[in-house]
Amino acid sequence: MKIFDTLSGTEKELDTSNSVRIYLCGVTVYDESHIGHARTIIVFDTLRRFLEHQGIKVKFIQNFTDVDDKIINRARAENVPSDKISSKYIASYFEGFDSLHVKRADMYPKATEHISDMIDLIKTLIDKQFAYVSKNGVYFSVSKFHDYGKLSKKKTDELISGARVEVDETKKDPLDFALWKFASDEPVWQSPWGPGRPGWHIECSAMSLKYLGSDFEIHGGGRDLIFPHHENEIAQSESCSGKNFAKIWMHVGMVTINGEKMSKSLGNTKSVDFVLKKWGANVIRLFCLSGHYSKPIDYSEELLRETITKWRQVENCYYELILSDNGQASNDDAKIVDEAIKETKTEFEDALNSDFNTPLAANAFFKLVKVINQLAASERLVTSISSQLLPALDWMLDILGLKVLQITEEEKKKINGLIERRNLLRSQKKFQDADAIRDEISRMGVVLIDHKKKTLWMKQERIGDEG
RNA sequence: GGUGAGGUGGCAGAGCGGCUAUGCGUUCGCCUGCAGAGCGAAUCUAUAGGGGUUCGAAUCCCUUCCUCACCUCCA
Repeated sequence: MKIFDTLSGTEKELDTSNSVRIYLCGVTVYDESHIGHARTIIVFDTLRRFLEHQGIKVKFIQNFTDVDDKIINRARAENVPSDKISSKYIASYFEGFDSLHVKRADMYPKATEHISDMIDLIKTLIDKQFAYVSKNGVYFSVSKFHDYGKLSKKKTDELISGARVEVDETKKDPLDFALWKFASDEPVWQSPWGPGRPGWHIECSAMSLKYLGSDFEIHGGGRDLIFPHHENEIAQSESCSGKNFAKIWMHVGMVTINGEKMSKSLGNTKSVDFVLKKWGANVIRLFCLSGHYSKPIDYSEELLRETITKWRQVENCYYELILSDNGQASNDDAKIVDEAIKETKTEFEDALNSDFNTPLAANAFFKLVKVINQLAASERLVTSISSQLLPALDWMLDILGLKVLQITEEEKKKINGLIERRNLLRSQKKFQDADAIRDEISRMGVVLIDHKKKTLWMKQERIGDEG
């Protein structure tokens, strides 16, 4: 599998000979997660599912930043300890992302639980003279790391001239960044240099090195993390270990809202909770995977509505398969199906293997959906072929993290009974009574589709306000 | 100002030297008691502008214009 590496600016072959180690920069838990977080995390969740489906071992780590000025500010504003804020939003994170069918990472390390690891790292950096103690804290000396800027393609002299930050006189160089900030107010930890708390970037270095070691396969996050976060992580980690930090840097594009940047000040942020309620997990996942991960994607009602249509096709086709009639397909149909499955699988895999091209993969997926619906429309979808199609469809559904609503045997019995009654009434032209039954079924979230010879039904996800 | 990514049909979105995806939409059919969904057909030859290179470019080079992101916390 090839993945575009931000650092080298080229596609690199992912080494899958051993387990694939992935570190994803997660969220700072000071507020609700939003659609932007969701996109990045869904991309990585899908990547992980794809690798695992090939029998590749994946070690997937995603951190929580639970010490940060924004958390502290929020805690002060609400007059509660800061761990109250972080634990609240961690809980809400899991609630949202479990609902989005995101598989749990192997580990969710928290910054506050790795203070001593960070202190060890800082010690090493001071010993190696990459860092120094100053009045306000311990700083990383950017000029000591000659590769600084290699990820974000920035030149240090340009960074200084273009800097919009006020220069902190206690730093040796304006570009130096904090590894440890002195402070006496909560939350505070002891360190060899004085009480305080860690800087932002050091946690990811400490935790990724601890759990994944040096030179792990993929380090990921949103594009906006390239500078300064990931640039600084590289500086710290490589100065400390003397080894390459990560093999591939994979960055996910931003989500815009109607073409505009999503921001608190514009008031256009879409929380995970909101989009889940409005569109449901499947539509959101499909939407997030409908563009190449590296490019920006625009959230708009129009696009999301379009995605609902696509999801309906999937639901339809799925129920066609599970409710198909007993029978043996013709040789021709068997051949068509056989080839369609092979073709789809190849296309799907090839697309994902080439820089994780999810829009192309989704395309292949929808092609198979189409084939199934075509067979169903001409009443040629019988069990001998649907039993072949269903696993292929399930395979893709699982990689994409999509879940069609399932039915219980009980529901099935009940619905079949109602349909029988309704069809009898229809044959007697008692349409009002028949429609009453249809309404009753519809209240169970089940939609009826009258084919020529039989009535197909499917349990449909109720989505947002579409009525 | 700097850096990076882009500009493809009404919309979304692949392709990244030749065979010009795909989906949504729209129109008309089929099916149906109605409805929904589905199916079929039609529609759309698009590649920001201008120069090159080439037998041939959306695809490579130059140039102009435009968009977005980052350079400050951000997934």
